[in-house]
Amino acid sequence: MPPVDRSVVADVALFAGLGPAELDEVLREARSIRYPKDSAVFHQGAEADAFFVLLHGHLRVEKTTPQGQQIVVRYVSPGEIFGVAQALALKHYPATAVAAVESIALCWPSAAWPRLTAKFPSLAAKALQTVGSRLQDTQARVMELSSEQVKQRVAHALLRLAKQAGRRIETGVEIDFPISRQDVAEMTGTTLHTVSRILSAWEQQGLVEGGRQRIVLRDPHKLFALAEGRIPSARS
Amino acid sequence: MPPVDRSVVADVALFAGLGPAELDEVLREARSIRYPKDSAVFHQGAEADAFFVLLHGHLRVEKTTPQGQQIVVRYVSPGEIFGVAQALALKHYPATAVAAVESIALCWPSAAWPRLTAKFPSLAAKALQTVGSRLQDTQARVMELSSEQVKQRVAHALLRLAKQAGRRIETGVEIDFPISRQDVAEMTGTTLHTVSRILSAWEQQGLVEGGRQRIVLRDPHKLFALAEGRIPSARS
DNA sequence: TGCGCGGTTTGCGTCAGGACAACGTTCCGG
DNA sequence: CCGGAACGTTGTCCTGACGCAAACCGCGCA
Repeated sequence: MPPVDRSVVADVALFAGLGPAELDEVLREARSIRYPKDSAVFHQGAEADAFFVLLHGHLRVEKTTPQGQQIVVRYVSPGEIFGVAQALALKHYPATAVAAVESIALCWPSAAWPRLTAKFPSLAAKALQTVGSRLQDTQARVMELSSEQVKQRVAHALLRLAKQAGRRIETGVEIDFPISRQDVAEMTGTTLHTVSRILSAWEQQGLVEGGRQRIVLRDPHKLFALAEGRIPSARS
Repeated sequence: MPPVDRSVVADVALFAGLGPAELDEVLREARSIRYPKDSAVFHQGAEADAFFVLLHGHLRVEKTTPQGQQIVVRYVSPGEIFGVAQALALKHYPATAVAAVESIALCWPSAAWPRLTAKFPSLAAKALQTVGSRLQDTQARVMELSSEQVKQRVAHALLRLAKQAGRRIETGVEIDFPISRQDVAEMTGTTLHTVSRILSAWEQQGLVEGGRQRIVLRDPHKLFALAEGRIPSARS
């Protein structure tokens, strides 16, 4: 009675090196859980009693500053491992994960981590790579925040979103989950007002196409040029 | 003929779980190298052919943006492992490490990493924790850059420096290596002009004490209050 | 059908902090 | 001992982006 079938994790990079029997063994300890839109998978500060792999949907990971400011740390896409706090020797989750759309995740108790990594060292190596690439992303973001104008940062954010959760449609690339201007603002360290202004301007130029919690990139190439700082910030 | 003696790594957390014989085995593959002030340990973009543990001194890790802007990513203190690019599946170093003062580091060829982690799993676990805490730090910095004023960011930066490389002297806590206003600017995402102004103001209030490539915190407690955003940014 | 709420747009005033520039100071090498 | 370079200070100006506030829009719901 394996509660989780192998087929659902066929494309999860974390398990790439494992054979069918090993995979079953790992999955035997997991539970599959469904998270309705806007429900939290875990909360910042809560005890880190589990880690997860996202099967379906999209999560928004956010942190709140001591002063109450919210920041969107990143979005989680299917196939990713997340909530690995205890592997980093953290007792509590450092951030909150919220389902941006109805989502499904596999869930292991934290206690399983030491046992699984001991038995399957490739898991530890893969986790190290995942955390490493997350560190790369975060450092890239520090560099953006330190050296770029708001417009460039917004452009970068949109491109990144499109890359990891873009869906091709006739008129361009659509972000595959509901995302508000507020969310974009929290990703780029600015205010929703400024984001709204920028997107309105771009919409008039035909660069993007907006809507309620919806963003479509009509001209990613030009957007990229903007992000790179070429195009001196389209006057008037 | 072990080129490196056990005693020099007595306080390196990475090797905490290893016995004397195991330690010798690990150290047998290492070389100890001396880096004069201002020399580079490795360069951003260079092939990641080695990883390191700092024994003595301080390193400045910096990244250069495509547009040529430099950012100080962090400072490395004795006992830390660094340059673990290949463990994160990176072919090239993502940043440059420069000796802020004359420094000494242990150096292993990258090829040794898979072998050592296979034999001593605690190394992989420790590395995961190290990278994890680095990720925490970087995300904290993103939050600062996103939500705080320049003054608060500078205060935070000074406190962090003092914490990891502070030396108690009569008048307060001194940063233990030469650091210019430019460096502080590159840590906080601002310009050396602004940093200079801020530090001058603080010096007049007796909060800090400056000098050429030198910073002393005279009142860390008040500085902390400033960093937290209490004290509404000392008018006039 | 009308109401209300969450999300969005936009105008306007303000100001923190960046750009530019000139000058002072300390340190080092010849 | 002198000259220059690197580092730091300070003044002035200017603008990008934030704060506030008001209006708007579309969607879901009663």
